[in-house]
Amino acid sequence: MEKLFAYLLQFGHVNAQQFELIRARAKHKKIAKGAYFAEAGKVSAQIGYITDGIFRVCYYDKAGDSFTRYFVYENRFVVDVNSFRDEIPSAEYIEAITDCQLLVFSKQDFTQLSALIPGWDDLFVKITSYVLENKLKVTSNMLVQDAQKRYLNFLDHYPGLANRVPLHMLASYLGITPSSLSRIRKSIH
Amino acid sequence: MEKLFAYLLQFGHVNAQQFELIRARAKHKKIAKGAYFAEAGKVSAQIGYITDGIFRVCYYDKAGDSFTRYFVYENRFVVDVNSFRDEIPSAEYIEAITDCQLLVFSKQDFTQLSALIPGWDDLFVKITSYVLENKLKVTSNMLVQDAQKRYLNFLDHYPGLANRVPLHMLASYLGITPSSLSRIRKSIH
DNA sequence: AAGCTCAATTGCCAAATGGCAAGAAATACA
DNA sequence: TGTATTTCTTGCCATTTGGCAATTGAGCTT
Repeated sequence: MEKLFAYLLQFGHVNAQQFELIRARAKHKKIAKGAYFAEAGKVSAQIGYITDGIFRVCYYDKAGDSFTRYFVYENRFVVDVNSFRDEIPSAEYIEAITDCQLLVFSKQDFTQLSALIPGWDDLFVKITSYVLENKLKVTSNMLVQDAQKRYLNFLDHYPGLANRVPLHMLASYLGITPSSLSRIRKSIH
Repeated sequence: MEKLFAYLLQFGHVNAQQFELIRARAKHKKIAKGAYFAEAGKVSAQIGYITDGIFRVCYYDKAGDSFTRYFVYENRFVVDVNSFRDEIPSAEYIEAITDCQLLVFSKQDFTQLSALIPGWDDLFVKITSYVLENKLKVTSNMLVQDAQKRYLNFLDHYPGLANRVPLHMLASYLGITPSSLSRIRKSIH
């Protein structure tokens, strides 16, 4: 919970009294490895702050093969923004790739906090656009790099994460085949 | 101006009286081909709605080579969201790649509209997150496709645009070399 | 501990893409 | 209009990456 508060403070001001309003509404939730926090076609009713574990945001093609758009891990929010905000069906899956623990807020709790905490909405707008712009930047940078550079950048940008996610998921995130990633790893030692 | 109103109505409700408040603050602006609407290191003081022309959002590497992150064209907003909102230096360039015409709103005008029009901020949050999520989806899809598929998808998704932007800029957007794009075009006829 | 299942590695070869450079075409400019 | 400059095309070849399949390895279950 303290980590969540520290995270929020990076984006705006929240005082002690307001933290209590937040604390009172946060619910602990566990999601087992392989289960989903959100599913395509369903409305995301909760926003989560990850206290432990890793999720991936992914989608499936007609053949049933999955593609990883990105990973979300400890001390970050995880949510399908448009689905949660407008209560419309989500377009993607959010899958726990390890056992995960979250603090979750229901849509109702979130709306209450909007009403009770001036600047609450602004805070989330800031977080959302900052995070999205950043992801877009990272992804579009990847497009102009070869496979090895993408992997080295990933190691740099997300230290330790490469060893916590299955190779084939990381490969699909990087836009290469599992074989290629395996060879790249070998070539780096 | 009417197109701007129609665009806004896609994301929320705005009434006739409110349109007049918007109309009163919109300024016409022309930007010549090759000039910038925003530059890295400078605060973006305006948000623009493109009535004519094409921009590209791009960055430069140490060697001075430019890379196109994406194109923005008629009937869309163009802005560095984080720079405009928080009045911080922009991280990228927004370059006119044709002569362009815009309706622009200064930060001050925009803030006034926030105060005068209930839901104005919500409207822009919606537009921003919708557009960003979409761009992220398109870009991350590109990563797992080969060059030809990326180009065909581009033709599909942005009809006519391929003929209005220089080949080398489109190539850097697609993450391939100008030579490769030229060959792909040839192979398609 | 044995067997099952799925993930990861590796070899072989084909296909895709890049690098470089020369020539052609388009565009800008005087 | 002619010339200069930039962009685009193309050929040649090297490098990267993918496809497929066999093998190895790791994790689970019994």
